[in-house]
Amino acid sequence: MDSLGIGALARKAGVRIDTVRYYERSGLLAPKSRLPSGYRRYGLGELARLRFIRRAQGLGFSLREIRELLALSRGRDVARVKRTAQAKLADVEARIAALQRVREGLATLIAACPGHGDAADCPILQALGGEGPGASQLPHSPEPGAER
Amino acid sequence: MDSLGIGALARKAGVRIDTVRYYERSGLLAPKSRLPSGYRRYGLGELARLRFIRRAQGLGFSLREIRELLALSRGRDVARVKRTAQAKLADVEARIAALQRVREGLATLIAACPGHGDAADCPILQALGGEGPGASQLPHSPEPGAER
DNA sequence: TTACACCCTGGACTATGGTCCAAGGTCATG
DNA sequence: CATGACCTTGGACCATAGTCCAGGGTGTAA
Repeated sequence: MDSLGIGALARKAGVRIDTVRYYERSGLLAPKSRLPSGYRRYGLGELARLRFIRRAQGLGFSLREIRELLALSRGRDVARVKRTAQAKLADVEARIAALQRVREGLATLIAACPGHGDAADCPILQALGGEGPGASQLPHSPEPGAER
Repeated sequence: MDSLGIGALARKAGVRIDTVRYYERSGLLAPKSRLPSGYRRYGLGELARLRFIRRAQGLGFSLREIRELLALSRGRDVARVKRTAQAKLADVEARIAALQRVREGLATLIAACPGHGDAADCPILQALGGEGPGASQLPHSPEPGAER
């Protein structure tokens, strides 16, 4: 029978047994059935679902979002799946843009720092430690709290 | 006197009082002084530092990383400061690259998804739910657990 | 039958980044 | 001096995403 115990399932998906049970508690992955003893049994569908969960996490989806994605796919609502993916894409792009601004700021500071001499001449320390309005050479980016 | 109580400081920086105290517990932000009563007093340097913390967080730095970043300003070793900043730059660039791979994967899937019709035809669901070791249409993104 | 791997539940614990509360002390204004 | 806003500490609690443990039960093969 191509039915798996929780250990075999976890090994095939590369996760810990506890993680499988955690996903079950979180409403993401239920066993196909249970033995009279209570042992969980999983089929290939559950294995695919577990792999889906891991891949989606790798793309930056939270478990909550993955739960929504799974519900959408069960509902055959392709339009909403696409919209969700688009929203995630926009999120990823915003994060890239913010990091690119920080990269520019850091690169500028590093280029201007002689790497020796007095600390007062180090633009990195000036920008960071500043007494003034602070980090004025660093970009303005979404502060935490302004979060989605 | 341009010295602030914790409430005024928090308001000026747009954070909660508890957050200021939490940062203090975390070794990120100490008051300039204390009144005999124990009340914390902050100067403009502390305000700048607090704003820096928030900006850095917005850019995806953890409090631990921000602590390291701030520690640079206490060091007198300009060479070490520069090296640390360079390491941080490399870190930021690696994060950008990882996010760009995620973006490519998402964009490809979205472009291929008609946005309607049967779930079986949705490449987003196919890629995530696939049987194979697969996700062949997806970039290799650090699966959670392979995290730094 | 015995050995041993496998599995069960429930609950505690990790780390991150806060947020809130209680009980009490202090500061500033009328 | 009374009032109310402000502040103190310590500890509890929240979500996220797990991880681990104790104390027991089960499955299977020699």
